[in-house]
Amino acid sequence: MDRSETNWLAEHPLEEYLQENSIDCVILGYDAGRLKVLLLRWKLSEMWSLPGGYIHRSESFDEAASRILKWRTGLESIFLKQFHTFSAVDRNHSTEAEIEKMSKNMANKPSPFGDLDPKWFTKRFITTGYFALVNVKKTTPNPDFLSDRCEWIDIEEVPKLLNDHNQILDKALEYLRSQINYLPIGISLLPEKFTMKELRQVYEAILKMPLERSNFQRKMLRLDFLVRQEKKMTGAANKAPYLYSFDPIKYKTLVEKGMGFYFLQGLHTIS
Amino acid sequence: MDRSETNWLAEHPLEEYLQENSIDCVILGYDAGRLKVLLLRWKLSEMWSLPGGYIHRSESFDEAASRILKWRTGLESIFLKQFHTFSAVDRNHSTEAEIEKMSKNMANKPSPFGDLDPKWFTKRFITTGYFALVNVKKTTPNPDFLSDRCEWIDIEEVPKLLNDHNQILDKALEYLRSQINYLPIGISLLPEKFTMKELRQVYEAILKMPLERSNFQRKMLRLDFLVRQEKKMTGAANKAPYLYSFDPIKYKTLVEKGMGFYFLQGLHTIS
DNA sequence: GTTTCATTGTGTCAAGGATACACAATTAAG
DNA sequence: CTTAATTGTGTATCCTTGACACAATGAAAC
Repeated sequence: MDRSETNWLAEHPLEEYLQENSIDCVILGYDAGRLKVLLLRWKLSEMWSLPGGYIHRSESFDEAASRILKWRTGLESIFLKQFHTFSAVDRNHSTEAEIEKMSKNMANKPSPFGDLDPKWFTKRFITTGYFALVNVKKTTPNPDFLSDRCEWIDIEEVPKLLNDHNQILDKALEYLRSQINYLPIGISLLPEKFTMKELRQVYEAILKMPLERSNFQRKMLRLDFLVRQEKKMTGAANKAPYLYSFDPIKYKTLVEKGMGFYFLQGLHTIS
Repeated sequence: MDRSETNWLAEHPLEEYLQENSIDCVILGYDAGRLKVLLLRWKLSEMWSLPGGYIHRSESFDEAASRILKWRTGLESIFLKQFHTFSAVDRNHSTEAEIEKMSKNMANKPSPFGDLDPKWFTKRFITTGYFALVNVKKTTPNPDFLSDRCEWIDIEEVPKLLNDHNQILDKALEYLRSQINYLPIGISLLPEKFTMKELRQVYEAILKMPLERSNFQRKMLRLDFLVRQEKKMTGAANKAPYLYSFDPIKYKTLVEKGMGFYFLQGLHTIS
């Protein structure tokens, strides 16, 4: 199905959606040593935003979040987790100028917008944030009919986003850090085989702090959920690192137990 | 103001509230060695429920939660924290029999209900959970016009509640445990002066696990936010314990830092 | 081929925390 | 005065943390 042409929003009359609630997704990935977030660029407002959408009257938020993510980005079967509900009165308030711009953009490209009222997008919505960790390499993001771009953006280079989406992103990152001992960080973000350095860099990128290399290595190995694979010949002028993979059963068990409450300790450098 | 007579819901027409969202509060207290939760008993459905309410179009959820809590329980200036949004499609579905019962109860006591439609209470609402920790002794819970009782109920003796409120309560407790290192547990739940045993019992009640007495004592003292006061002569035939109070500044600093990530360690007995 | 260089994997040590248990001090009852 | 219960503190053992050392290794430079 060509998402860039299909007006999924108009498949049902707007009355069949909840009128006051929306969902926004913070999809985080990891690529080339950097944390990325999946963003869409709206045709109407010409602004970047988190992928989001509206909730059918017949579905829960969890169901809606999965459906929205699939429609807007093509991603499926992703572990999505609700993290906060945003309710500031003016959180998606737009100026008259912005609404006019949206109307003009709509008028210029009447298909596939049909008779959507731009005011639908600018009245007060309560939005619930969901976030997910995915392997960037396994995704092929595609924009939908409302957006002309859908891309992985470096977390350090995120522009001013639509409405309060920058705040939503910040809150998601804060949540991620607070839950780092309880989330399947590595197994979600990395390819099947990876080096210890890559695993460490994932944690360093999330925590924004350097972790002591040798102690990180020892601690990870002692947690006993990594399986050592063959060496990776990088071509660089130095010793080749081993590749590792997760033992899914042991990893799941450990994540559920919270990694003994002190996964983080023994890793960072005080000085 | 006599909350039991004032129809706060009818102060504004129902149209001035968000039509699809509500707020429910999990207010936890501690008394006589037991964790308690503040519950209301609805006049209409004759069921116990969490104190909750609806949101004005002109206020954020945080503001609404404070207002609702004050109106329904008399509690003011409480640290309220959002923890989850509940959206199951049938979460507040009622049977025809239940709606009929509510209608009858309304008809029997027309004042102060006015012309409220019982269906208002039974259509689909998305509800956002807030929770708070308070000192039971400092509260004088009073029911409001919708409820005939408002009481502290032992957390282990909570009855079947309205709608999905039991699940909301469980989720709040789960959240509390996960955030135990970052929440002002003792200072919120205990009176100004308390014994080390009382402080330990608060943690034991929340975590549902025994903590080693002597190590708990040493650890708390070493964290350096307790001020030793006079002894408390209990009248029991044993050594009298000291009373302690919090040094608010040091305690706040420590809570914000997360108590060094391992507040929990060194306290529990493995065997 | 040998040297050089960067990086990896492992060794180890000092400081301090975690856990368990011992024991003296203290309060009031009998 | 003796007894019983509880509190506050001592301390021994084991383990973790955090820091740093160093040999092993793969490829480039010479």
